[in-house]
Amino acid sequence: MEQHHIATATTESATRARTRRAILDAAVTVLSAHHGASLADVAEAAGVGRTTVHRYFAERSDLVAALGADVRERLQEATVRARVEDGPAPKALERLCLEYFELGDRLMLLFDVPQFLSWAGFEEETDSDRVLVRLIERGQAEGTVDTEADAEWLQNVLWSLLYAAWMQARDYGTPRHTALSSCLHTLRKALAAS
Amino acid sequence: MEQHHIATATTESATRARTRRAILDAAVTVLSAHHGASLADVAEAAGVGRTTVHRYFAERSDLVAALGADVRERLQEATVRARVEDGPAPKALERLCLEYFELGDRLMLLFDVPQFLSWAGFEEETDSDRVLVRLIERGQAEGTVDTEADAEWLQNVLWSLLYAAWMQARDYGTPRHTALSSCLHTLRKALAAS
DNA sequence: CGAAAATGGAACACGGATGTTCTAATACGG
DNA sequence: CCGTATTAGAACATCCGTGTTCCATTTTCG
Repeated sequence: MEQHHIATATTESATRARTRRAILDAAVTVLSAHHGASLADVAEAAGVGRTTVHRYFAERSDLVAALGADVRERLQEATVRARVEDGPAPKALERLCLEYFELGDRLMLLFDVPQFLSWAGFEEETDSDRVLVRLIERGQAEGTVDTEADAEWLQNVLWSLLYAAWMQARDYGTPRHTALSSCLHTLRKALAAS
Repeated sequence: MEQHHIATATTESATRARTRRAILDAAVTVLSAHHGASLADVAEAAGVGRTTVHRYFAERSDLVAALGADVRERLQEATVRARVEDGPAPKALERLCLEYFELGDRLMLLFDVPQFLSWAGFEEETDSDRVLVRLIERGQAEGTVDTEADAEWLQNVLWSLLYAAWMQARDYGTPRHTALSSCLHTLRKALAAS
Protein backbone atom coordinates (compact mmCIF):
# COMPACT_ATOMS: atom_id res chain seq x y z
CA MET A 1 0.00 0.00 0.00
CA GLU A 2 3.02 2.25 -0.18
CA GLN A 3 1.41 4.32 -2.90
CA HIS A 4 2.49 7.72 -1.72
CA HIS A 5 4.04 9.21 -4.77
CA ILE A 6 2.05 7.50 -7.49
CA ALA A 7 1.65 10.87 -9.08
CA THR A 8 3.49 11.27 -12.34
CA ALA A 9 3.38 14.19 -14.70
CA THR A 10 0.20 12.92 -16.28
CA THR A 11 -1.74 11.84 -13.18
CA GLU A 12 -4.72 13.77 -11.85
CA SER A 13 -6.39 14.07 -8.51
CA ALA A 14 -9.51 11.92 -8.28
CA THR A 15 -11.71 14.99 -8.01
CA ARG A 16 -10.16 16.60 -11.03
CA ALA A 17 -10.62 13.41 -13.01
CA ARG A 18 -14.30 13.39 -12.16
CA THR A 19 -14.88 17.00 -13.12
CA ARG A 20 -13.00 16.52 -16.37
CA ARG A 21 -15.26 13.60 -17.23
CA ALA A 22 -18.35 15.60 -16.31
CA ILE A 23 -17.28 18.37 -18.64
CA LEU A 24 -16.46 16.00 -21.49
CA ASP A 25 -19.75 14.15 -21.12
CA ALA A 26 -21.74 17.35 -20.97
CA ALA A 27 -19.88 18.64 -24.00
CA VAL A 28 -20.88 15.56 -25.99
CA THR A 29 -24.53 15.99 -25.10
CA VAL A 30 -24.70 19.72 -25.65
CA LEU A 31 -22.58 19.90 -28.78
CA SER A 32 -24.26 16.94 -30.47
CA ALA A 33 -27.61 18.62 -29.84
CA HIS A 34 -26.46 21.99 -31.09
CA HIS A 35 -23.09 22.57 -32.71
CA GLY A 36 -21.67 25.93 -31.93
CA ALA A 37 -23.19 25.95 -28.48
CA SER A 38 -21.31 28.26 -26.16
CA LEU A 39 -18.89 27.08 -23.51
CA ALA A 40 -21.28 28.59 -21.01
CA ASP A 41 -23.87 26.07 -22.17
CA VAL A 42 -21.41 23.24 -21.72
CA ALA A 43 -20.50 24.51 -18.26
CA GLU A 44 -24.12 24.72 -17.22
CA ALA A 45 -24.88 21.24 -18.52
CA ALA A 46 -21.88 19.93 -16.61
CA GLY A 47 -23.07 21.64 -13.44
CA VAL A 48 -19.88 23.57 -13.31
CA GLY A 49 -18.73 27.18 -13.47
CA ARG A 50 -17.67 28.59 -16.78
CA THR A 51 -14.23 29.40 -15.39
CA THR A 52 -13.78 25.81 -14.36
CA VAL A 53 -14.20 24.71 -17.95
CA HIS A 54 -11.41 27.07 -18.95
CA ARG A 55 -9.32 25.72 -16.11
CA TYR A 56 -9.42 22.26 -17.71
CA PHE A 57 -9.44 23.31 -21.34
CA ALA A 58 -7.76 26.64 -21.92
CA GLU A 59 -9.31 27.22 -25.32
CA ARG A 60 -12.37 25.90 -27.06
CA SER A 61 -10.16 24.02 -29.47
CA ASP A 62 -8.57 22.20 -26.54
CA LEU A 63 -11.96 20.91 -25.49
CA VAL A 64 -12.72 19.82 -29.03
CA ALA A 65 -9.38 18.08 -29.25
CA ALA A 66 -10.07 16.26 -25.99
CA LEU A 67 -13.46 15.15 -27.29
CA GLY A 68 -11.74 13.89 -30.39
CA ALA A 69 -9.25 11.89 -28.39
CA ASP A 70 -12.04 10.52 -26.25
CA VAL A 71 -14.21 9.29 -29.10
CA ARG A 72 -11.14 7.95 -30.82
CA GLU A 73 -10.29 5.85 -27.81
CA ARG A 74 -13.82 4.53 -27.45
CA LEU A 75 -13.87 3.70 -31.14
CA GLN A 76 -10.71 1.69 -30.61
CA GLU A 77 -12.21 -0.19 -27.68
CA ALA A 78 -15.42 -0.89 -29.58
CA THR A 79 -13.40 -2.26 -32.45
CA VAL A 80 -11.59 -4.62 -30.13
CA ARG A 81 -14.83 -5.83 -28.54
CA ALA A 82 -16.25 -6.64 -31.97
CA ARG A 83 -13.52 -9.25 -32.57
CA VAL A 84 -13.45 -8.40 -36.26
CA GLU A 85 -11.13 -11.27 -37.10
CA ASP A 86 -13.54 -13.94 -35.89
CA GLY A 87 -15.97 -15.76 -38.12
CA PRO A 88 -17.46 -14.74 -41.44
CA ALA A 89 -17.09 -11.09 -42.41
CA PRO A 90 -20.81 -10.24 -42.53
CA LYS A 91 -21.26 -11.40 -38.94
CA ALA A 92 -18.22 -9.46 -37.84
CA LEU A 93 -19.55 -6.37 -39.60
CA GLU A 94 -22.80 -6.70 -37.73
CA ARG A 95 -20.98 -6.96 -34.42
CA LEU A 96 -18.96 -3.90 -35.31
CA CYS A 97 -22.08 -2.00 -36.26
CA LEU A 98 -23.69 -2.94 -33.00
CA GLU A 99 -20.74 -1.72 -30.98
CA TYR A 100 -20.56 1.52 -32.91
CA PHE A 101 -24.24 2.10 -32.43
CA GLU A 102 -23.74 2.04 -28.69
CA LEU A 103 -21.38 5.00 -28.91
CA GLY A 104 -24.38 7.08 -29.91
CA ASP A 105 -24.00 10.83 -29.56
CA ARG A 106 -20.24 10.61 -29.44
CA LEU A 107 -20.08 9.34 -32.98
CA MET A 108 -22.72 11.80 -34.15
CA LEU A 109 -20.25 14.51 -33.22
CA LEU A 110 -17.70 12.90 -35.47
CA PHE A 111 -20.02 13.38 -38.40
CA ASP A 112 -21.54 16.70 -37.54
CA VAL A 113 -18.63 18.71 -36.22
CA PRO A 114 -16.42 19.30 -39.24
CA GLN A 115 -13.40 20.17 -37.13
CA PHE A 116 -13.10 16.55 -36.15
CA LEU A 117 -12.31 14.93 -39.46
CA SER A 118 -9.46 17.26 -40.24
CA TRP A 119 -8.57 18.32 -36.73
CA ALA A 120 -7.82 16.71 -33.44
CA GLY A 121 -5.47 13.94 -34.43
CA PHE A 122 -7.71 12.44 -37.05
CA GLU A 123 -5.27 12.31 -39.89
CA GLU A 124 -7.74 11.40 -42.61
CA GLU A 125 -7.59 7.71 -41.72
CA THR A 126 -8.39 6.45 -38.27
CA ASP A 127 -7.02 3.09 -37.19
CA SER A 128 -10.60 1.94 -36.85
CA ASP A 129 -11.29 3.06 -40.38
CA ARG A 130 -8.51 0.90 -41.69
CA VAL A 131 -9.75 -2.06 -39.70
CA LEU A 132 -13.21 -1.60 -41.18
CA VAL A 133 -11.97 -1.41 -44.74
CA ARG A 134 -9.79 -4.47 -44.28
CA LEU A 135 -12.74 -6.36 -42.85
CA ILE A 136 -14.86 -5.51 -45.86
CA GLU A 137 -12.07 -6.54 -48.19
CA ARG A 138 -11.76 -9.82 -46.36
CA GLY A 139 -15.45 -10.40 -46.91
CA GLN A 140 -15.07 -9.65 -50.59
CA ALA A 141 -12.21 -12.12 -50.80
CA GLU A 142 -14.31 -14.70 -48.98
CA GLY A 143 -17.13 -14.08 -51.41
CA THR A 144 -19.48 -13.16 -48.57
CA VAL A 145 -19.58 -9.46 -49.36
CA ASP A 146 -20.59 -7.67 -52.56
CA THR A 147 -17.59 -7.46 -54.86
CA GLU A 148 -19.16 -5.09 -57.35
CA ALA A 149 -18.87 -2.19 -54.95
CA ASP A 150 -15.68 -0.52 -53.79
CA ALA A 151 -14.67 -1.33 -50.21
CA GLU A 152 -14.36 2.36 -49.41
CA TRP A 153 -17.87 2.96 -50.63
CA LEU A 154 -19.26 0.14 -48.54
CA GLN A 155 -17.50 1.62 -45.55
CA ASN A 156 -19.33 4.88 -46.17
CA VAL A 157 -22.56 2.97 -46.56
CA LEU A 158 -22.12 1.46 -43.12
CA TRP A 159 -21.46 4.85 -41.54
CA SER A 160 -24.37 6.41 -43.33
CA LEU A 161 -26.83 3.76 -42.29
CA LEU A 162 -25.65 4.07 -38.71
CA TYR A 163 -26.17 7.79 -38.91
CA ALA A 164 -29.61 7.27 -40.40
CA ALA A 165 -30.52 4.93 -37.55
CA TRP A 166 -29.48 7.53 -34.99
CA MET A 167 -31.46 10.21 -36.76
CA GLN A 168 -34.44 7.89 -36.83
CA ALA A 169 -34.17 7.40 -33.08
CA ARG A 170 -33.47 11.02 -32.25
CA ASP A 171 -35.83 12.89 -34.53
CA TYR A 172 -38.62 10.44 -35.25
CA GLY A 173 -38.80 8.99 -31.77
CA THR A 174 -38.26 5.44 -33.01
CA PRO A 175 -37.08 3.18 -30.15
CA ARG A 176 -33.35 2.65 -30.31
CA HIS A 177 -33.52 -1.10 -30.74
CA THR A 178 -36.07 -0.79 -33.52
CA ALA A 179 -33.90 1.67 -35.39
CA LEU A 180 -30.89 -0.56 -34.84
CA SER A 181 -32.55 -3.68 -36.17
CA SER A 182 -33.83 -1.84 -39.23
CA CYS A 183 -30.32 -0.62 -39.78
CA LEU A 184 -28.82 -4.08 -39.49
CA HIS A 185 -31.49 -5.53 -41.76
CA THR A 186 -30.79 -3.03 -44.51
CA LEU A 187 -27.05 -3.21 -44.04
CA ARG A 188 -27.13 -6.98 -44.42
CA LYS A 189 -28.90 -6.66 -47.74
CA ALA A 190 -26.70 -3.83 -48.95
CA LEU A 191 -23.47 -5.67 -48.22
CA ALA A 192 -24.60 -9.11 -49.38
CA ALA A 193 -22.71 -10.69 -52.22
CA SER A 194 -24.61 -10.22 -55.46
CA MET B 1 -44.55 45.61 -76.77
CA GLU B 2 -46.56 47.90 -74.58
CA GLN B 3 -44.94 46.45 -71.50
CA HIS B 4 -44.27 49.66 -69.64
CA HIS B 5 -45.68 48.98 -66.24
CA ILE B 6 -45.10 45.27 -65.97
CA ALA B 7 -43.86 45.88 -62.45
CA THR B 8 -46.12 44.52 -59.77
CA ALA B 9 -45.43 44.44 -56.05
CA THR B 10 -43.37 41.27 -56.42
CA THR B 11 -41.45 42.00 -59.62
CA GLU B 12 -37.76 42.82 -59.66
CA SER B 13 -35.48 44.64 -62.03
CA ALA B 14 -33.42 42.29 -64.17
CA THR B 15 -30.21 43.44 -62.53
CA ARG B 16 -31.56 42.90 -59.08
CA ALA B 17 -32.73 39.45 -60.03
CA ARG B 18 -29.24 38.58 -61.21
CA THR B 19 -27.47 39.80 -58.09
CA ARG B 20 -30.00 38.05 -55.90
CA ARG B 21 -29.23 34.79 -57.71
CA ALA B 22 -25.50 35.40 -57.39
CA ILE B 23 -25.87 35.84 -53.66
CA LEU B 24 -28.04 32.77 -53.25
CA ASP B 25 -25.69 30.63 -55.32
CA ALA B 26 -22.66 31.84 -53.44
CA ALA B 27 -24.44 31.22 -50.17
CA VAL B 28 -25.08 27.61 -51.15
CA THR B 29 -21.44 27.04 -52.00
CA VAL B 30 -19.99 28.80 -48.99
CA LEU B 31 -22.45 27.56 -46.40
CA SER B 32 -22.36 23.97 -47.58
CA ALA B 33 -18.58 24.05 -47.32
CA HIS B 34 -18.60 25.64 -43.90
CA HIS B 35 -21.74 26.16 -41.84
CA GLY B 36 -21.63 29.30 -39.81
CA ALA B 37 -19.55 31.11 -42.39
CA SER B 38 -19.92 34.85 -42.04
CA LEU B 39 -22.05 36.95 -44.34
CA ALA B 40 -18.83 38.67 -45.35
CA ASP B 41 -17.66 35.32 -46.73
CA VAL B 42 -20.86 34.95 -48.70
CA ALA B 43 -20.56 38.47 -50.03
CA GLU B 44 -16.99 37.91 -51.13
CA ALA B 45 -17.86 34.64 -52.84
CA ALA B 46 -20.72 36.38 -54.62
CA GLY B 47 -18.36 39.14 -55.73
CA VAL B 48 -20.52 41.67 -53.98
CA GLY B 49 -20.24 44.13 -51.12
CA ARG B 50 -21.32 43.08 -47.68
CA THR B 51 -23.87 45.88 -47.55
CA THR B 52 -25.42 44.65 -50.77
CA VAL B 53 -26.12 41.32 -49.16
CA HIS B 54 -27.95 43.09 -46.38
CA ARG B 55 -29.81 45.15 -48.95
CA TYR B 56 -31.31 41.93 -50.34
CA PHE B 57 -31.60 39.98 -47.13
CA ALA B 58 -32.00 42.21 -44.11
CA GLU B 59 -31.05 39.56 -41.58
CA ARG B 60 -29.11 36.34 -41.79
CA SER B 61 -32.29 34.42 -41.14
CA ASP B 62 -33.84 36.02 -44.21
CA LEU B 63 -31.04 34.65 -46.36
CA VAL B 64 -31.45 31.23 -44.82
CA ALA B 65 -35.18 31.35 -45.40
CA ALA B 66 -34.62 32.29 -49.03
CA LEU B 67 -32.22 29.39 -49.43
CA GLY B 68 -34.84 27.14 -47.92
CA ALA B 69 -37.49 28.33 -50.35
CA ASP B 70 -35.06 27.91 -53.22
CA VAL B 71 -34.11 24.34 -52.46
CA ARG B 72 -37.72 23.54 -51.73
CA GLU B 73 -38.74 24.73 -55.16
CA ARG B 74 -35.98 22.81 -56.90
CA LEU B 75 -36.94 19.71 -54.94
CA GLN B 76 -40.45 20.11 -56.20
CA GLU B 77 -39.30 20.45 -59.81
CA ALA B 78 -36.99 17.45 -59.50
CA THR B 79 -39.86 15.40 -58.14
CA VAL B 80 -42.00 16.32 -61.12
CA ARG B 81 -39.24 15.45 -63.58
CA ALA B 82 -38.86 12.01 -62.02
CA ARG B 83 -42.45 11.07 -62.96
CA VAL B 84 -42.84 9.01 -59.82
CA GLU B 85 -46.18 7.61 -60.88
CA ASP B 86 -44.81 5.94 -64.01
CA GLY B 87 -43.70 2.33 -64.15
CA PRO B 88 -42.53 0.04 -61.36
CA ALA B 89 -41.63 1.70 -58.06
CA PRO B 90 -37.94 0.67 -57.99
CA LYS B 91 -37.37 2.31 -61.36
CA ALA B 92 -39.19 5.44 -60.25
CA LEU B 93 -37.10 5.53 -57.10
CA GLU B 94 -33.95 5.39 -59.16
CA ARG B 95 -35.13 8.26 -61.33
CA LEU B 96 -35.95 10.25 -58.23
CA CYS B 97 -32.56 9.50 -56.74
CA LEU B 98 -30.90 10.62 -59.92
CA GLU B 99 -32.75 13.91 -59.97
CA TYR B 100 -32.01 14.57 -56.33
CA PHE B 101 -28.35 13.83 -56.85
CA GLU B 102 -28.17 16.63 -59.41
CA LEU B 103 -29.23 19.13 -56.76
CA GLY B 104 -25.89 18.50 -55.10
CA ASP B 105 -24.74 21.10 -52.59
CA ARG B 106 -28.19 22.55 -52.24
CA LEU B 107 -29.48 19.36 -50.67
CA MET B 108 -26.37 18.97 -48.55
CA LEU B 109 -27.41 22.19 -46.85
CA LEU B 110 -30.74 20.64 -46.03
CA PHE B 111 -28.97 17.96 -44.06
CA ASP B 112 -26.18 19.96 -42.52
CA VAL B 113 -27.83 23.22 -41.54
CA PRO B 114 -30.13 22.33 -38.69
CA GLN B 115 -32.18 25.50 -39.07
CA PHE B 116 -33.65 24.15 -42.25
CA LEU B 117 -35.56 21.17 -40.98
CA SER B 118 -37.42 23.14 -38.36
CA TRP B 119 -37.20 26.58 -39.91
CA ALA B 120 -37.83 28.18 -43.25
CA GLY B 121 -41.20 26.77 -44.14
CA PHE B 122 -40.21 23.16 -43.70
CA GLU B 123 -42.97 22.09 -41.42
CA GLU B 124 -41.60 18.66 -40.56
CA GLU B 125 -42.94 17.12 -43.75
CA THR B 126 -42.10 18.48 -47.17
CA ASP B 127 -44.42 17.75 -50.05
CA SER B 128 -41.55 15.92 -51.67
CA ASP B 129 -41.12 13.83 -48.56
CA ARG B 130 -44.70 12.70 -48.70
CA VAL B 131 -44.34 11.82 -52.38
CA LEU B 132 -41.29 9.73 -51.60
CA VAL B 133 -42.95 7.83 -48.78
CA ARG B 134 -46.02 7.16 -50.90
CA LEU B 135 -43.84 5.89 -53.71
CA ILE B 136 -42.10 3.47 -51.38
CA GLU B 137 -45.42 2.29 -50.02
CA ARG B 138 -46.65 1.74 -53.56
CA GLY B 139 -43.60 -0.43 -54.20
CA GLN B 140 -44.31 -2.42 -51.06
CA ALA B 141 -47.88 -2.94 -52.17
CA GLU B 142 -46.66 -4.04 -55.61
CA GLY B 143 -44.27 -6.45 -53.95
CA THR B 144 -41.30 -4.82 -55.65
CA VAL B 145 -39.93 -3.18 -52.51
CA ASP B 146 -38.87 -4.74 -49.22
CA THR B 147 -41.91 -5.08 -46.98
CA GLU B 148 -39.97 -6.02 -43.85
CA ALA B 149 -38.74 -2.47 -43.42
CA ASP B 150 -40.80 0.55 -42.51
CA ALA B 151 -41.41 2.98 -45.39
CA GLU B 152 -40.15 5.87 -43.29
CA TRP B 153 -36.95 4.01 -42.60
CA LEU B 154 -36.40 3.26 -46.27
CA GLN B 155 -36.92 6.92 -47.00
CA ASN B 156 -34.13 7.72 -44.58
CA VAL B 157 -31.98 5.07 -46.21
CA LEU B 158 -32.38 6.75 -49.57
CA TRP B 159 -31.42 10.14 -48.17
CA SER B 160 -28.47 8.69 -46.31
CA LEU B 161 -27.08 6.89 -49.32
CA LEU B 162 -27.42 10.06 -51.37
CA TYR B 163 -25.56 11.92 -48.68
CA ALA B 164 -22.89 9.25 -48.62
CA ALA B 165 -22.47 9.51 -52.37
CA TRP B 166 -21.99 13.26 -52.14
CA MET B 167 -19.46 12.86 -49.38
CA GLN B 168 -17.65 10.28 -51.44
CA ALA B 169 -17.44 12.72 -54.33
CA ARG B 170 -16.56 15.75 -52.24
CA ASP B 171 -14.10 14.35 -49.73
CA TYR B 172 -12.66 11.31 -51.42
CA GLY B 173 -12.44 12.83 -54.89
CA THR B 174 -14.48 10.05 -56.45
CA PRO B 175 -15.92 11.14 -59.80
CA ARG B 176 -19.53 12.14 -59.46
CA HIS B 177 -20.89 9.54 -61.86
CA THR B 178 -18.94 6.79 -60.12
CA ALA B 179 -20.28 7.78 -56.73
CA LEU B 180 -23.77 7.98 -58.17
CA SER B 181 -23.70 4.56 -59.75
CA SER B 182 -22.34 3.00 -56.56
CA CYS B 183 -25.16 4.71 -54.72
CA LEU B 184 -27.80 3.41 -57.10
CA HIS B 185 -26.31 -0.07 -57.01
CA THR B 186 -26.46 -0.24 -53.23
CA LEU B 187 -29.83 1.42 -53.06
CA ARG B 188 -31.27 -1.13 -55.46
CA LYS B 189 -30.11 -3.95 -53.23
CA ALA B 190 -31.22 -2.26 -50.05
CA LEU B 191 -34.74 -1.62 -51.29
CA ALA B 192 -35.22 -4.91 -53.10
CA ALA B 193 -38.05 -7.12 -51.92
CA SER B 194 -36.68 -9.84 -49.69
C1' DC C 1 -26.76 61.84 -72.82
C1' DG C 2 -28.80 62.19 -68.17
C1' DA C 3 -31.71 60.66 -64.45
C1' DA C 4 -32.70 56.77 -61.62
C1' DA C 5 -31.17 52.50 -59.95
C1' DA C 6 -27.78 49.85 -57.90
C1' DT C 7 -23.48 49.27 -55.77
C1' DG C 8 -19.15 49.55 -52.81
C1' DG C 9 -16.96 50.91 -48.81
C1' DA C 10 -16.21 53.27 -44.66
C1' DA C 11 -17.84 54.11 -40.16
C1' DC C 12 -20.44 53.10 -36.19
C1' DA C 13 -23.19 50.77 -32.43
C1' DC C 14 -24.33 46.55 -30.51
C1' DG C 15 -24.35 41.88 -28.64
C1' DG C 16 -22.45 37.61 -27.60
C1' DA C 17 -18.68 34.47 -26.97
C1' DT C 18 -14.07 34.10 -25.41
C1' DG C 19 -10.35 34.12 -22.40
C1' DT C 20 -8.17 36.16 -18.10
C1' DT C 21 -7.73 37.52 -13.31
C1' DC C 22 -9.01 37.98 -8.73
C1' DT C 23 -11.32 36.77 -4.29
C1' DA C 24 -14.30 34.43 -1.27
C1' DA C 25 -16.41 30.13 -0.40
C1' DT C 26 -16.51 25.15 -0.46
C1' DA C 27 -15.10 20.36 -0.75
C1' DC C 28 -11.48 17.05 -0.15
C1' DG C 29 -8.22 14.11 1.92
C1' DG C 30 -4.70 12.99 5.25
C1' DC D 1 -10.18 18.50 12.16
C1' DC D 2 -7.36 21.53 9.48
C1' DG D 3 -4.73 22.79 5.55
C1' DT D 4 -4.86 22.40 0.78
C1' DA D 5 -7.00 21.71 -3.46
C1' DT D 6 -10.80 22.99 -6.07
C1' DT D 7 -14.44 25.69 -7.09
C1' DA D 8 -17.96 29.61 -8.18
C1' DG D 9 -18.73 33.99 -9.45
C1' DA D 10 -17.90 38.64 -10.60
C1' DA D 11 -15.45 41.82 -13.29
C1' DC D 12 -12.90 42.99 -17.22
C1' DA D 13 -10.67 43.36 -21.91
C1' DT D 14 -11.13 41.69 -26.44
C1' DC D 15 -12.55 39.87 -30.68
C1' DC D 16 -15.84 38.93 -34.30
C1' DG D 17 -20.18 38.84 -36.65
C1' DT D 18 -24.16 41.55 -37.24
C1' DG D 19 -27.02 45.17 -38.68
C1' DT D 20 -27.39 50.19 -39.83
C1' DT D 21 -26.36 54.63 -41.91
C1' DC D 22 -24.30 57.65 -45.08
C1' DC D 23 -22.04 59.13 -49.23
C1' DA D 24 -19.47 58.73 -53.41
C1' DT D 25 -19.28 56.03 -57.53
C1' DT D 26 -20.73 53.11 -61.08
C1' DT D 27 -24.13 50.92 -63.91
C1' DT D 28 -28.33 50.55 -66.14
C1' DC D 29 -31.81 52.01 -69.17
C1' DG D 30 -35.10 55.21 -71.32
